[in-house]
Amino acid sequence: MKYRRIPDETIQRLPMYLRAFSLLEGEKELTVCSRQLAVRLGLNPHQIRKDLSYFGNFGRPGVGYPVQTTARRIRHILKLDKTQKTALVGAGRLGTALVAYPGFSSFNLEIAAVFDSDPKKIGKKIGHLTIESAARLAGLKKRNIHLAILAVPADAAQSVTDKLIKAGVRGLLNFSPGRLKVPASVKKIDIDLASQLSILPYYL
Amino acid sequence: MKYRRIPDETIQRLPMYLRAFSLLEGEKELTVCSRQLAVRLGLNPHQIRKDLSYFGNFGRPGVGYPVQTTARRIRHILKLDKTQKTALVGAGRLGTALVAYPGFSSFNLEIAAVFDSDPKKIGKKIGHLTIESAARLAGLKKRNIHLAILAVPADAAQSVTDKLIKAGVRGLLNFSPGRLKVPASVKKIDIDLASQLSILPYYL
DNA sequence: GGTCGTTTGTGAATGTGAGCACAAATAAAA
DNA sequence: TTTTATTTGTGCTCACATTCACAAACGACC
Repeated sequence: MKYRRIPDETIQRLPMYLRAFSLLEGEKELTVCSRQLAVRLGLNPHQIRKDLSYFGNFGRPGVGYPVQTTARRIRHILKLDKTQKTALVGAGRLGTALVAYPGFSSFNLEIAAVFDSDPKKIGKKIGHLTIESAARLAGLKKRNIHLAILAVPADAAQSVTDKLIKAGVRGLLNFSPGRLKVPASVKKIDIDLASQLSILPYYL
Repeated sequence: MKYRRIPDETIQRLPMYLRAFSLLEGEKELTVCSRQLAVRLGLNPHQIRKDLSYFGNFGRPGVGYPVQTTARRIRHILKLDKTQKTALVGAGRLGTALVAYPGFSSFNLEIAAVFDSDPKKIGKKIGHLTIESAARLAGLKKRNIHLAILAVPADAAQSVTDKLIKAGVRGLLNFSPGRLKVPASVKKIDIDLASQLSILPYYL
């Protein structure tokens, strides 16, 4: 395989593939072919093959993809073969829900710290985590935390983001609406709940 | 303007445009040109003009876009000129957070009913809403609710979806992971929180 | 060992959205 | 009224993702 630029769209599909392969691992399947996988995921088999081929030769012609090996390789590509610690900023209702969200652990994702600026919340517990002061954000690098989830009100979003980036955070999952300025070296993913919901009526 | 197919990407940007125009309305601005707007939103001015032009001639050359009129027209396109009622299914932590989410109201979106299958939760209150039994989903059509947010565990997602569609729901915001089968007449938007977060480590 | 059916990997074709350049339209100034 | 400075709307081009088609690889069976 020669080098080709890997489309962002491919990266975005990898978690879906990983989930499917993990499931098949649990079902003790040894191999799976792109056609079966395509049916499971509601995709085109060609797309699956092309996506996986970006990362080298995963499968064997006439057989398919080895379930365990492929799962491991995708985990490695996404750097999910070791637990990834994440900081959560904003201990409001959404933040609290995210701490308890059961879906992260199967991807080896862990919310390892919670911050808030409200003095009344600091020291209180969410699950097994203690809410820390926003002043302590600067210590993230030492704690080996490079990812953060932003669940603060819109007006605080930019200033918190600046602090996070100064603290060495390089990946950001942003729930606040509006534009957030980050340097090109930081990967930012936006989830604007209100915008998403407001698209639906259009199709009515 | 002759007919052109409107890209989904354009529709997805409309809420962003609407938010900006609403803000400008509040600032008592009378007009805004695509260049200013582009700076605000971090986009290309060409893109904004092209997006808006799909829906007819919004602006005036040499002047720009009339703030109030354009805001109104985008609201009308997205059918947000009247309040859109939404049903929430799943009164867990995520569901509870969504009921309290302050971002919906500015788009005229309202969570008007909450459902759960857990008998212990039924009858309890979330905000000013009373949690209803899932058996009452069938009554959604009579209540003029055509949109739903799905915040239930993965294993319940498909069966709840089927009930919702039978009850006349035609737009779905789905927070459960994995594949959800819906007929082509139903618009579905997926928000897979774990998948989104698991993309970030790749870029580290 | 040869043949046949299956499945992968990939170059090529197709489809689609983003970016661009420019003509047409407008307002303000001369 | 004419000129100048803006700004929109849009055909065109480019870039990129998806889809296709086919050669090469593989296992199974004879």
